[in-house]
Amino acid sequence: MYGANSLLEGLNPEQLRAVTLPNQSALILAGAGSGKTRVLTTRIAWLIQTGQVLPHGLLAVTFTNKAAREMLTRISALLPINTRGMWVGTFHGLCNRLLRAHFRDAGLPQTFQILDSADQLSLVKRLLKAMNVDDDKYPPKEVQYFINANKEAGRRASQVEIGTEFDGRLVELFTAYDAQCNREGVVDFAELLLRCFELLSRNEVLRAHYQRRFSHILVDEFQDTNRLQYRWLKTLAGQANAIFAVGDDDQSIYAFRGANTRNMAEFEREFARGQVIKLEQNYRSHGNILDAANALIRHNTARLGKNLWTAEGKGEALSYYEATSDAEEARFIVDEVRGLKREGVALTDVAILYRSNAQSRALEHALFTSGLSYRVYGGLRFFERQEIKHALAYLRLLANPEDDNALLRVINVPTRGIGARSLEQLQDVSRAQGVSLWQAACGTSLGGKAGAGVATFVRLVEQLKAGSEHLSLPQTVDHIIKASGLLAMYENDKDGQDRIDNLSELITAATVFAEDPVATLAMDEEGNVVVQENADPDGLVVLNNFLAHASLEAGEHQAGEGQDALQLMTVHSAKGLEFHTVFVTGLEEGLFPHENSLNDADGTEEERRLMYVALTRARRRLYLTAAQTRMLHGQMRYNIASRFIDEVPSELIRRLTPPPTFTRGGFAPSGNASPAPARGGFGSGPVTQPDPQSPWRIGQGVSHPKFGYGVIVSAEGRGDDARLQVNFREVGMKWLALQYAKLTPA
DNA sequence: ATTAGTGGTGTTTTT
DNA sequence: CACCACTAAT
Repeated sequence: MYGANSLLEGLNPEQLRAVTLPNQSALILAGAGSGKTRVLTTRIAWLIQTGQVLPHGLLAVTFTNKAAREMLTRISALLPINTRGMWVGTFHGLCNRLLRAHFRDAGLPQTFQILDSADQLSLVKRLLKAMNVDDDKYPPKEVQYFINANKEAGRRASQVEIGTEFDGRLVELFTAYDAQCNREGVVDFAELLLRCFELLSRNEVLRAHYQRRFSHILVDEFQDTNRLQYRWLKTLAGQANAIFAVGDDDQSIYAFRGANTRNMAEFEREFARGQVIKLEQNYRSHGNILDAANALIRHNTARLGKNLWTAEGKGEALSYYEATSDAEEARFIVDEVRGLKREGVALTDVAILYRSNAQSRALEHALFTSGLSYRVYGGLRFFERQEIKHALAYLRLLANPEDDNALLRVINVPTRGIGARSLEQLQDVSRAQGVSLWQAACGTSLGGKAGAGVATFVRLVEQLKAGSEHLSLPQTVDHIIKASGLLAMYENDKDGQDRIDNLSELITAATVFAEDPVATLAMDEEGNVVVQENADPDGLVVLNNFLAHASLEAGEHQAGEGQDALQLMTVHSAKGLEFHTVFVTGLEEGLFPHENSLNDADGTEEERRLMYVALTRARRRLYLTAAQTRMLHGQMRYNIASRFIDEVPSELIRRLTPPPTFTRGGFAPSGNASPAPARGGFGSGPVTQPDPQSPWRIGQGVSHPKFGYGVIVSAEGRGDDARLQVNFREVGMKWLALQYAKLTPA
């Protein structure tokens, strides 16, 4: 067939085999830069073009919204078809869609709202307080983690095995949490998946319907699926449908949120039955970069095994620069970027990667001073800013006034005389009568000033609701921003201009969203997408979709999209992207690999995979940088170079660093804008006095008979009580009692 | 009721 | 350092 041939042109034999696989499940092990997305999109186009399936019968799942958009764009480029019938989205996005279509069967109100992590945490905190739980013993974050981990494993509170009394209490909290969510009509991220999974497993009619519909299921980044997502896919596939799963176990970097690489092995056994295709030819990077990545990842034991190769030449060597401080590291990068710019490399094609968001500060500072334009991804996302969350909370109340979280967020913003005292009264009423805070606020007449404030608020929300009837979505947003008093509040604030700008940006976002036809589409009871004529007279459906969009896609939309700017982001958010030049920064023990992950082998292997992802982002030029000292938690930390540097064969690396000068011996390094005073002894806190006699200084290299080489990072106590914190190359951070440890200066 | 100020505490990565 | 929770002062 002529069309199909042109579609398949230029594929290598393995890619071709994967694309044209018969209708059966298969696992595609696709290395970094091996044309994974191309295979996925071409497969979809081929299936459609050869008449094996209509767009309607396709379901494609990704992990990020960006990946989903990319996939749709590329499919449209391959085939001149309407992609609307296809379901392409993230697990969370698709589950949201299913639950909105079948909210009754799922036991949810039509206007259910989605809690993001921060919302969830505040709900947990509220619950702990209400239930009189000691939050020292049960830190809110841990309770949150407990709930999510269980949901992601597919377990309801009633299904959690209780080992200890401690667990028992956690389960009680879990139960109470879910009850509260149900009362409020809100779902968290994990609930989105679990609820949807339960809906499909329990409702035979629905399940049969979707199984009949989606004859072809494709999954991107399969290594990132958790247990629940695996079971969700399995349920949707049923006995007859094929799952085409693409993944790379070496790029699994989300174990911390439940991703489970064992899913790949299990999938191979249960579905693919040996139908595994490896894509090992890399089209992205020059040889030296690939050799470095391959050598690094070979240090991991838990691998399915794969080795990338390229037909391209070796290219440049990698560069390694060990700066004396984080500021100096940033300065080096600025210089190099200037050079690259002169060579004609576009700034958008240059990425600066780091392990944690906090590291961007020092880099931003240097870049800002240098005048180079840059763009930071991640960090504080648009929909997570407080002014945006305030505005969204008012909108949520229009859709669903039972949403206690939303009510609490804005009941006194701007201030209207409702303090802790009145809130307590309100919460007492709500608890006693088993009603939402909103109902409590409407129903009761609290005495005195408190009552007046609450009544004002209730009237305000009712006015907002009445006032936005028959308004379009952007008009509604505009209206509530003004009528709620938010705008006036920020106008009175002398540094409120940025927030006002963001609020008007929110109106723009609503305008854009409302223009997108998908927003105004809905589904009939069978899950078929239908165009709505007058089905949404009060705009509630669009509003709900917009609010869901805000939770699920916290902030891809950021200013400065089109400009030629340097790209700053964490390694995690760089996955799937590629650049001409990549700087991998902060390569220090304790930072990358991160100290919290050094306790177990699994954690270290995940860090190494993360490093592998970082290295394989580069096409032509790759810089590795580290800093001997770094400001962290407001104090200076002294680090040794990351083990990952040593895991790259030294013949691939060109070392640019001049020999260290006077960085050892307790002096702050040169080139630092705010040099710390020389430190004579242990530590720097007021508790510990420097001891000029002592041979031990912060930053001093030491060796230990058992732990090997390390660097003194901090210290406390004096004399016999003195304890040193040492960052060891092999075993990480340790506290040692100076009196007993056999340390020698190195 | 609200604000300003204090002290203690903790910090990876994200849909 | 930055964020919180709590206290003292307005």
